[in-house]
Amino acid sequence: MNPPVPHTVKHQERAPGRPRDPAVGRAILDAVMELLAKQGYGGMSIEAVARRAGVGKPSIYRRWPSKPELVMAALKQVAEQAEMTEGGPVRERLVLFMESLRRLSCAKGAVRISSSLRSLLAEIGHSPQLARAVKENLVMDRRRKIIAVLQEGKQRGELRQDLDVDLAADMLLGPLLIRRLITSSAPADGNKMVDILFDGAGRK
Amino acid sequence: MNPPVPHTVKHQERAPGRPRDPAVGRAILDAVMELLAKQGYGGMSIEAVARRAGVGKPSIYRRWPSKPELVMAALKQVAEQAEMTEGGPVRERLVLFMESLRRLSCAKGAVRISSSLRSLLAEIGHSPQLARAVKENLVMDRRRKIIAVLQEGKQRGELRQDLDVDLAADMLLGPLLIRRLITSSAPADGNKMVDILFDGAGRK
Amino acid sequence: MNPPVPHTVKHQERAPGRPRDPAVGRAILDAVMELLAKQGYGGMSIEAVARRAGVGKPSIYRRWPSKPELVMAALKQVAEQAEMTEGGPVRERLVLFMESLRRLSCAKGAVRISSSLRSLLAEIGHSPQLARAVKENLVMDRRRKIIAVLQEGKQRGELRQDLDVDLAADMLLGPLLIRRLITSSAPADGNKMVDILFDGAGRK
Amino acid sequence: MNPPVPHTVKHQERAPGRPRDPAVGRAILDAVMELLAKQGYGGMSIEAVARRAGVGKPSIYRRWPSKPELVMAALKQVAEQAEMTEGGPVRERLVLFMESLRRLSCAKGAVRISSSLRSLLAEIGHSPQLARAVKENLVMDRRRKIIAVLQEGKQRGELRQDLDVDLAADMLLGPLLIRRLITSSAPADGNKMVDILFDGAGRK
DNA sequence: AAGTAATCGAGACGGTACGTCCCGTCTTACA
DNA sequence: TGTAAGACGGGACGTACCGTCTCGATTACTT
Repeated sequence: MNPPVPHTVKHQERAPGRPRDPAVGRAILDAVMELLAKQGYGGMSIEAVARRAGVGKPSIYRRWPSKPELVMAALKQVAEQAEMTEGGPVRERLVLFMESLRRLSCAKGAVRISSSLRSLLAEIGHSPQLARAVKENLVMDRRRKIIAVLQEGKQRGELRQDLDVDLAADMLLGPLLIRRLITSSAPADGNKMVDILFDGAGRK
Repeated sequence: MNPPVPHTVKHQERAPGRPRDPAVGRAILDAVMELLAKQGYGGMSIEAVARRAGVGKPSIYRRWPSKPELVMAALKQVAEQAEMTEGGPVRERLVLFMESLRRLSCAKGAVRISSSLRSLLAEIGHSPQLARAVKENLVMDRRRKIIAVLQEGKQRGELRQDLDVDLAADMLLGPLLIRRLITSSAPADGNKMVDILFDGAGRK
Repeated sequence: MNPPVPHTVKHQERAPGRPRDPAVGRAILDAVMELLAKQGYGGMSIEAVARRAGVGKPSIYRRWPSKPELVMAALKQVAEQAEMTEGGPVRERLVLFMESLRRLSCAKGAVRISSSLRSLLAEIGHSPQLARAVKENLVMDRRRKIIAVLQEGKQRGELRQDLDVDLAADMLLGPLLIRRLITSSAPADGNKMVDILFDGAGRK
Repeated sequence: MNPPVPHTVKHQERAPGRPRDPAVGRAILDAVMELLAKQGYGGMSIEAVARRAGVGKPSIYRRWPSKPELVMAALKQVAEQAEMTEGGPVRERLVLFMESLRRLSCAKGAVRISSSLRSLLAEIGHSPQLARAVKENLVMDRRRKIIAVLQEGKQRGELRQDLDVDLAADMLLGPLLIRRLITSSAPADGNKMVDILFDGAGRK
């Protein structure tokens, strides 16, 4: 899915023939990002990408088998990564993590990216690889990080032993995704979410 | 968006000329559901709908302005409605509600419907009406019901007075939607979610 | 092959739906002739025809199934027809006929038409219909006219009874076609050809 | 146009560097003949030639500048040559010559060759060299031989002094070419043609 | 023996055109 | 007026080749 690892299974050891020009792959992804920002996923045609990148259509298809994969690759370049801090109480680390996710949701190109993500989501039925990639990018990576720290919390006794960490992670990520992808409302406050998760909403 | 209330502003009071054949509208929506189930949203073309419904394309466009609206209308027919029970402790009512949502996620055509929903999601950038409709159908209606019961809980003293009910509602709906639309995993357990929400995950 | 008799076998009795716009067919054929004259057969793309005619590509393919058939149809519009005069001695009538053919070979657009004919010739291996049409247009029609008058000559005793009229016709048409299609030299003199045909080249 | 005299003006006197592998040129021409026979001129792509010959495309373009030239070169290998006999009456020598031409038209690969010739004919507008080569191969060589013997006939008094030998030659070759390239009918009978040419078709 | 230079197969490159599909609009004849 | 049918201009699709270029490797002549 990345230009260095094209969908054709060649270029593994020492490829014969003219090697692919890395500048071409870069130009394509740049063009994708520009057009995505300007016209959105649906309005972005492969032909327009080729035109703007100053590239032939086959040079695109040589690298990525379909429009969704191409867009996925472009979006990976601007992947919104958040890192979990190390050490310290689990509760504080979770707050920091959720807040950094919130900041990413508010960043400059975030609206366009959200739109593209929704479009990619629509295509996951057509390709298991794409489904996996989107899931990973949107949920799984962050989920894993949250789960890891929750497990740690359980071991340290900061959390209930019977806690379903998968579910807890989804309860933190869910509001963020709902608001970003569906309701387009302000991202959820990390502090409040972690409060609810830890202390519960019930009367004390 | 419904056939009885077409997007063309005619037929409102006393329409002159030949009235619309209600069978046509029905045939169209039936065809949409069949094709949606067979080829998914992306693979469903308006031409194919017309063909299968034995109908002219203009008869479709006369009723719905675009493909997403058409699909939206078809999906409304099979809208997945869950009702909040009345009376009794808030906690129990929430569990019942979440569990009935879970059952809907598992129903027969649910996978196809999920696929269509993802596709509709992709189009919400193009039309505010569609955006509103999708939001309403997917989130807002359920959200309102949850919020209402949470407010009731606050008044009755079953919940903390400082609880952000919007956020709490999203923490219940989020996992359901994530798993349905993105990760395609088993829907979240309503009981456990409500437990976490009420009692918190922190050490007691 | 003509626009009124399109390759799709519809429009036979009373076609339902919107009838084809005859202006579209005309615009297409006009564009074909212009482009044929400007860039030749090989340089004429269907896309360019559509562009110049102000027409969509499907409107072309709706009418003619392939480029050769399209060009054939356009050339038929400017078919180079020569009529055999009636009455009078066979010899004189043949001279008149051959001379009128010669004049056609010299006419204004003849060079371009020759070039197109050569290109069509190249395609006759792909389509029996095209082969028939080209043969008819280039040879058979004229051949029939010549043969008819030669037969008449035999009956009247102006020609030898054992004359192979097919062969004689080809000996008259052959030089014309060779010079037009292959050597691009001045067309053969009808008078001289008929002289040789009637009197022979042998010493008297 | 032959591999030994490539279109690139190198290799003329003393070439440095690696000399061209003659086996490559041969493999290319063989592949051309096979593909020509299998798919015809139009269906034969340079890429396919390279593939089948186990050769890189540049190795083809290094030797021949274009597809028509390449095909021309391949066809020259199987050039259909007919020799004029020497001595004896002009009439008999012509008959022999025409009959040997007829036999060539009926030979095994003749149909395929005819198809290729038609395709080459289509390209002569693009290249004067090709035009010359095709004319030479198809008409001029034979024409010269016929004209020479006709001139001899005139000198010896076997033919009329005012005979237009060019025209007479074309009247002999024309039927052959018409039938081969256009009507795909049985080749003309040399005997009969020479009879008509010498004795005329008129009543004796 | 080392250097030089044109060859080789392979395949990427920017392009062009293909023929198909669908879009959303329009124009018919009929009901 | 609504209807089924279908033509319309338009545009993108993914594929096939075009003729050129750029690789690393090979192969011969020239020093």
